[in-house]
Formats: sequence, C-alpha cells, structure tokens
Amino acid sequence: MTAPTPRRRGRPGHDQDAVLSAAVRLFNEQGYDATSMFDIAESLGITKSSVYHHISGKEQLLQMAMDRALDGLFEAAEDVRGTGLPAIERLERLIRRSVLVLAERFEFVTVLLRVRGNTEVEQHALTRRREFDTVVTELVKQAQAEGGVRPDVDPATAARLLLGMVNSLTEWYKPRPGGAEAIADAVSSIAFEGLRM
Amino acid sequence: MTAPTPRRRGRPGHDQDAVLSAAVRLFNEQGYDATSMFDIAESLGITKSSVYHHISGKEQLLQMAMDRALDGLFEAAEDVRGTGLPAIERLERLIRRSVLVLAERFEFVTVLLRVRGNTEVEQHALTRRREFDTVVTELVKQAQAEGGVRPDVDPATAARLLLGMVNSLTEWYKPRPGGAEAIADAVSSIAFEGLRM
DNA sequence: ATCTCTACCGAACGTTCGGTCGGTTATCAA
DNA sequence: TTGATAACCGACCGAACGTTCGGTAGAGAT
Repeated sequence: MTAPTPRRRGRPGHDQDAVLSAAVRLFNEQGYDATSMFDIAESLGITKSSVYHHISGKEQLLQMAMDRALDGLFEAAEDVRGTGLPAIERLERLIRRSVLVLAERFEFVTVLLRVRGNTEVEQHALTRRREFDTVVTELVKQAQAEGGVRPDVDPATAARLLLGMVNSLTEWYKPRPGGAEAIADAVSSIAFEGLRM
Repeated sequence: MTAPTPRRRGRPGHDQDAVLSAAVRLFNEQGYDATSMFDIAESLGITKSSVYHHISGKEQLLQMAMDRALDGLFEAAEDVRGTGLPAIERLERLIRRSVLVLAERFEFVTVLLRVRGNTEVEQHALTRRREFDTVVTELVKQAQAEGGVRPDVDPATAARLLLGMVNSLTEWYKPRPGGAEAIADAVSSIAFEGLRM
C-alpha cells in the first residue's frame, strides 16, 4: 500500500532526509544554537562524523529547513493570486492556506520563525519572509479599497496581527487529524467576524 | 527636572541595571545562546571579568529579564480581576493592557517569549507563562457563558490566538509615542469586532 | 571473487565559551 | 591621609563546539 521502497545500493542506513528530520526536531526542542552535531548524531544512533557524510555542515540543515517552509508559503500565495476573487476573499483564503501550510510543514516553519538573521543564510530567509508579509499587506490594502475591510485599521498593522495569529501556531499546535481545518476556521472566524457576539 | 542622581560611593562606572540592559539588547539582536559574555562586556566598554562583578552569571541576566516581563503581565491580570466588569470587558481590557505591558517592557518580554525551556530557570518562566495563558482562557470561557463571546470557538484556541496577536508585537513593534495605544486599538478592533465590514 | 557504492567510525584539530582568581584603580567619607 | 567601597583588568582554565581526515563495514552488481 505504501510507496514501493526503491532498492538502494551500498550499506543500508540513514539518508539526508533522515538527518534533516532529526535535526529539525531537535532544533525545535532546544533551539538551533543549543543543538550540537553530537545531539543530532546521537538521536540517529550514529557518530558525529557520520553525519557529515550526508550534509556539508550545520548551517545547511538550517537552510534546507527554512526553504521547505518558505516554498510552501509562496506556493500558497501564488495559488491564491491566480483566482479572480475579490481581495477580501483572496486575503481570507491566503490566511487559511497559511494555517494549513504551517500545520503540514509544522517543524520547518517553526525553525523559520525563530531565526534572528545572525548569518547570511538567516538574513536571506528573513528577506523572503518580509516579502511574504508584503503580499499580505497589499491584499489588506486592496480589500480596503474595494470596501471589503474596515478602513480604520492600518493595512501593515493588520497584516502583521493576522500573521501573528497564524504564526503563533508554532507555539502550541499539536498535529491532529482535521485539527488544522478547525484552527483555520477559528482564525478566520475571529479575524474577519470578530469574537464579540 | 530628572530624578536626582543619588551620589554613589566607590569608583564610578556601570551598575547591575546597565549590564542587564546591555545584555537584554544583545539577547534580542542575536539570541541568548549566540550572545557571549564578551559581547556584553564589549558593548559596555569593559572586560568580561568585570561583568562578573555585577552579576553571578549569564543565566541570572536571563532570569532577571524574564521576571520583569512576567511581573508586568501578572500585575495587569491582577488589576483587571479587581474590576467587577462583565467577563468580555475584562477580557478586552486585559488584552489591551497586555499590549501596553509588551510595549513598555518590550525588550524584557521579547526575551521571555523566546525561551524554549532548556534549563530549570527557563522552565519556571514557561510555567508562569502558561499560568497567564490559563487566566485568559478562563476569561474567554466565562465571557462565553455570559453570552458576550460567540460560542462556536474553543476558549483555549481563542485565548492562544489572541495572545498570538499580542505577542507578535515582539517581532515588529517599534517604540513610538502613542504607538502602543494605536496598536491596542487595532488588536481590540480586529479581535472583537472583526476585520470584515 | 571482485568492484563499486553508500554508510559509518575513532581520533584529533583549532576555536570559542562561561567562569575564576588575584591584583589594581578611582571615588567618597572620616 | 587613611580606610572603605565599588568598578575594573589580565591571565588563565576546563569543557564543549563544528569540522576534518584516513580508514572500515556491509550491501548490490558484475
């Protein structure tokens, strides 16, 4: 039923994806800096030096993790852009899709949202993040112009608060079947209709 | 006009508060782990060993920063508890007050919101944070019972999303006169009345 | 049986880190 | 002038870190 495992040559063991998974899990549990290459190796049952057979260094693991997160988000933005819907509808769909991406690629997005721009790799990721923020801001602005969104809130502030809600999932979301859709409903409900009865 | 500087004895120089301020600024710029005691010393124009004259260790700086943040939040919770207002009003006031605390003690709260519980000190802070979350959750629950909040959202989820909005300020807020109140308005407006017109 | 491929290991490297120690310098009070 | 007080410094230590290197182990292919 599962995908047929393509017989691999050479000595059996871990591959790059296994190392990435283990690394990302530890990054989120302890933080990137607090996770040593020894920790990653130990969690796989191999030695430190063996890890370097699969990857070029610690930073590559960070890079790969952040790319998987950002690719998912921009894919969602691109998909929504294609629809000819009113801006408010596109905004709501993008927010919902963002929740789903965050749930699907949970650990990768969590890594992304914690980097502070200490290295060039991190700074590049922060730049892409800011680009995504801009997409949302423009959507709010356009929705205001079309009369779909209340005009008394600053678009940039609204975008940041919306994304703040969504991104907060990395702090408390526990994967569960159907859980992501329920949260997407809650986000959409609160953000667009409000909590008050 | 300013507070009269109480003549201090001994050689003039920095005090514990100056060290804490410098440390917290660097923690937020680079992250706690990525900030070395040398970095802190350098930013004050003194040597590493001189820093230890003011504090017992790196972790104490973290502890002090987190305590200042948590004390502010619980003070706000306590103040709101005293009013005999309906739960929905108490909830809204606590959310607004939280925005103001976050703005006032911006750098301390930012430190707090980034710890992952790697040490006992961090875990204790996380426990207090969770206690604050519970206060908000209970307020949502009570507001629902009183008919002030729509009954179709899970109280715990709503509380997390509300705090997610508020806490996201640490990612983008720039101190500005009157800026905090404007953001408190935006948060309150979006969260309670909704973005849609 | 041999070749090739992939995965793995032990030992060591240079560096950085948090922290310690004994001694020095500058100010105020008596 | 002397003593107390507070701030500071240079030199050092042990541990942990990311990374490198030369060599080994086990599997499929020829």
